[in-house]
Amino acid sequence: MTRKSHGDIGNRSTIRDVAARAGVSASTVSRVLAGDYPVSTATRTRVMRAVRELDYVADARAKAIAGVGTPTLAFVLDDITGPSFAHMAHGVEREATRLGHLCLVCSTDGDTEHELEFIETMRAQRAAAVILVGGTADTAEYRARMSRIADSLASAGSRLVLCGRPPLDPGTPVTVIEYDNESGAYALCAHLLAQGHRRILFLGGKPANTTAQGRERGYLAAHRARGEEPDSQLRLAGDFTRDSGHRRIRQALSQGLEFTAVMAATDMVAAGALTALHEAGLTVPDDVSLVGYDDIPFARDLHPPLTTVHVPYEELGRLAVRTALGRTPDAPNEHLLLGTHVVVRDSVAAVPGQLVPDASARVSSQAPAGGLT
Amino acid sequence: MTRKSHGDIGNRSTIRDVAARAGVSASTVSRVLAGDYPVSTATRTRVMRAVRELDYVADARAKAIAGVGTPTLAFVLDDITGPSFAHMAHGVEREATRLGHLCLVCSTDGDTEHELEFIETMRAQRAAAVILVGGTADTAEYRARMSRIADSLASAGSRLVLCGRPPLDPGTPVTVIEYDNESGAYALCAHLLAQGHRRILFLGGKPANTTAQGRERGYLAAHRARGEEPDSQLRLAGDFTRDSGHRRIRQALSQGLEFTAVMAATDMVAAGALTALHEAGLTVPDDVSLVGYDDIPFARDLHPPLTTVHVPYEELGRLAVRTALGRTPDAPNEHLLLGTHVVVRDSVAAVPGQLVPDASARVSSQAPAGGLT
DNA sequence: TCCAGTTCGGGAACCGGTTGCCACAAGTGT
DNA sequence: ACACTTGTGGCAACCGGTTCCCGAACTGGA
Repeated sequence: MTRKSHGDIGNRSTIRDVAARAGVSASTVSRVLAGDYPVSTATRTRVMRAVRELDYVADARAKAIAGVGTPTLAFVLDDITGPSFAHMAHGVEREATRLGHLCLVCSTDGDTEHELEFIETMRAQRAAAVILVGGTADTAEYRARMSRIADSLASAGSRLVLCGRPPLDPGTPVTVIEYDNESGAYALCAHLLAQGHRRILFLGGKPANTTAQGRERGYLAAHRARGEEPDSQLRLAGDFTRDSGHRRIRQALSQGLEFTAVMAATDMVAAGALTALHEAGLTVPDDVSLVGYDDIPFARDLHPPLTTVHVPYEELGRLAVRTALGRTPDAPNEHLLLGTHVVVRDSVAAVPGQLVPDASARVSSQAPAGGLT
Repeated sequence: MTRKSHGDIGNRSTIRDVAARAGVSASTVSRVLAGDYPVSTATRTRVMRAVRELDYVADARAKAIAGVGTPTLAFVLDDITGPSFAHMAHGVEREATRLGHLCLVCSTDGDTEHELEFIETMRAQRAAAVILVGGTADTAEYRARMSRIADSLASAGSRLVLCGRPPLDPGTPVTVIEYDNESGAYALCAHLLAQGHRRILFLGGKPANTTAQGRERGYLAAHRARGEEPDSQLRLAGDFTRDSGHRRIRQALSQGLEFTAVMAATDMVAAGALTALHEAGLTVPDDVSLVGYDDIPFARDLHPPLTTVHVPYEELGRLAVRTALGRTPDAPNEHLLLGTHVVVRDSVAAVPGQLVPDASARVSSQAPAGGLT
């Protein structure tokens, strides 16, 4: 069965096919398509017709190898399913295409091996920049590995961008864009403390995860700023998923752990926690207060609407590609720190039966002393 | 200026650089790296050392052009920010890398022009398959355009996959994977009707969007199966966002529109609607019942947990790449239809002050007569 | 010692484009 | 009629790899 009068199936046409059909040389076809070189109208017409008839599109890889391709940019995240990073992916993607770049997205599911592999692939693809987002275990091995990657990317004319990850040793060719986990958590926890809460359950992330660590540091610092030390039993590690939040609250409740407020490291975690609280017959915020982190769109649809910390993820994504792509080769390494702010909704109340010490507590995102640079 | 001194920034090394450093020819380096050809141990060692010292990685584009590259696969969606498609992206991504493919993700923000442009780019990249997901306006022009794309993709040995989009004319080389919008909506709406609801507000999508249309058809069919015709004022068009759901409910309420249940075309819309209902002092499900569609993870954290239709998005994504990549060139066109099912939670109650006609109403995902093929 | 068989490695063509350089034709001024 | 532009398009080198083909060196057996 003939599929189509011209062109066997699976046989893409090359520039030489077009040239032959138009009765010119490949150079001429290339020049017509590029549009920069003087070509007579008659020739141009013939070439264009051949292009149309063959449905020809120049091979992007071949162009790239010849040095005239569309530059590419890679974006690596843990899990594209999480709303916050999805927003960031969106920002990255939009800005990349605005700047005429192709954008490759890869989610690693938290698998370091996979991450490494993908970065190597991107280096092979000669990506203009590789953007890594999300916390990781900040081990010595991690730093060594990242430094190596940064170096080899740089020596290939590319650029490593770390988003929401700890910076590497100064001098390493890397762009770092952080959002302030510690200050946000500090402000949020201070808000809780100002409402009289003293036993605040902290639903953290994986112990080694830097994002989780930053938020936990804020939680701790806010307590210590008031001269208090939180019960270490109140800090529960886990995943950044709703199920994890749900599970941890159920366990805490069944173990008889006492707390008047819950501070979840993530809105997703908070969502699961909220449901577990409800299921236990507790009402928020009357019985227990609850706060999250990230300010995903959904946060305001929880019942009650969730008090949380707003992180400008989409802007973060845009910024990442802008600074990575817009830099001059010998510019100093950028290190940006984006501010966050608490958005107060209805999931926090004063602890029952206790006077609120400071009813007009200021809510801000000031870093505690010794904050990040 | 000399071309390179192996340490200059921005000068990636080529296979010839490695060859020179190892004192062999480029062919040998290629063979060592490929690992398929017999090479003496001494030579291999020297080559590997040179590779390491130069931190060399073969250019993937050059390999691709020579016919030994990593195949690529493209995934195009409306908005990566929406939870359901994000899950699908996840499925696509996982399956693609499992099958050794690179995966390009692009979100078009609903811009047809952008979509077209991206598909063309993918054709230039010689992507093995292009997966389009999400509803669109099903116009004659759309079909013509898609058919053309399908043809030119096919003639280049690639494959167009439509996910959750209407099929094209038979004979067009395209793989279609649909999930059953109509049946799901039918079952969901039947569930509502069985609870005695007669005025069900339908929060749809953009009028031309096929996903929205499918769900609306289910809504209509369920009514008609009981010999009823829903008030057309109860069908409100809009976006698939929480804000749109919120806005529409607020307006409906302020206009004094009467309804005992809300059927949102999307869980996101339902979330916004729920909040608007709450804000108006209405409680769900006592005052008004509410259902969504998609079963995003968040749905069970709404208050009350949302009754909705489960769509296996991640599975859908995996399936899409599996069938697209696993097909033999001359196989007939696949057209899969994935089933959905209602998941009953607590957001639906019998209409107040009315006897429930059929308390043991079966909840299933049977298609209405004349359903999809 | 000579020859066949292996093992190993280089030269060159090729993948599908781009582009510098040059040749040829037509047009122009004197 | 001649030299000089100017417009046009082809040849060939190049981008960075892979691989076919062939020859050199080394091996072992007779």
